Amino acid sequence: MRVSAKADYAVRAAAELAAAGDEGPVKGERLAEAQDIPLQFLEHILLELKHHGIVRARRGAKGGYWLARPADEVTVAEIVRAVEGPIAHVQSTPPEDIEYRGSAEHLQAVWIAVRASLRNVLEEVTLADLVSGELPDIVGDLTSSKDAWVAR
Amino acid sequence: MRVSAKADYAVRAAAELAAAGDEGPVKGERLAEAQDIPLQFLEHILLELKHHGIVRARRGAKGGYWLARPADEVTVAEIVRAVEGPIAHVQSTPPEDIEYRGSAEHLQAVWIAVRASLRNVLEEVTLADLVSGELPDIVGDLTSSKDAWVAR
DNA sequence: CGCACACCTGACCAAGGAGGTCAGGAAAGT
DNA sequence: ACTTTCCTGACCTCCTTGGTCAGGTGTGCG
Repeated sequence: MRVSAKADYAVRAAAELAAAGDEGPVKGERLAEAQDIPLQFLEHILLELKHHGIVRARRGAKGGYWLARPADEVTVAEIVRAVEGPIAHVQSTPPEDIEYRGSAEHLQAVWIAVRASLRNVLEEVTLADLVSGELPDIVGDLTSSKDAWVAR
Repeated sequence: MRVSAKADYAVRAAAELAAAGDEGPVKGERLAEAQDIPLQFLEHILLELKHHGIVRARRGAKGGYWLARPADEVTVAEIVRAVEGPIAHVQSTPPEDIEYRGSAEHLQAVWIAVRASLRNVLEEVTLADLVSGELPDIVGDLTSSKDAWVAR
């Protein structure tokens, strides 16, 4: 139930690309500096994003990375899945495939609900939302309580 | 963003204890068989739950495990935290402690929302809910859509 | 008392993931 | 040609996951 450095890095780099808009390819080095991410590690991450069709790239002078689609069509969920794999798997298998016995029978519904609630957030937020700061209502609702901002 | 086998096992074993109610201590072996969990691994898990004050135990003949508190006062969130640590940490640090720069500034709110949405599910569901099958409304809402039950 | 029973605890282990680094290859521009 | 920048695979260390093993320790019973 944690977010890896890789996923965090990936979203931050993608946000930086979204902010760059159509000012042409952005170099990996600039992304790395802007978001304070180790360059070589970032290059691996960007490659994965490219393989998943989220990002495009060109080599050589004047080369760099850019978003394959408009920023308002790329969700955070997509990026997380690209680098971390499926969201909210249990024991590395999707919750709908697990058979629970006896008193734990209804646990499946709980894990399904967990996954759905994650999707409700991650699939609603786009890169355009992130850079503009105008986050979807659901994020506003969830973060408005003081309680949401304290550890437990 | 995944649920470990340990957390899954822990909740299942705890549900079994909740179902046993006050019929006296339940042996580890019975829990292991009922939920198909490797016994020695389960014992380590139960020990952790004991250290977190969720479960009590007695040794010897007539020994076994039981819940330290009524089943309707133990949440799934508590159990998950006991065996997996804090929920929804990013890079092993709580989201409220991370400082995001530049275009990623609003990412913090997203991770906070992620954590809050997880809490909304996991802190609402108690062991009593789990064994009775009468899950809180939020779980019903989240699982009612066909969409929630398919992979993506 | 003595003994069986069941939990308690730490050590260990293999495989894989996390979070990188390193070295070189291959396209693109000038 | 030559530089630039991405592309790729190999490698590395440390930690976690998902267990197993061996023995220690408290409990109740005959």
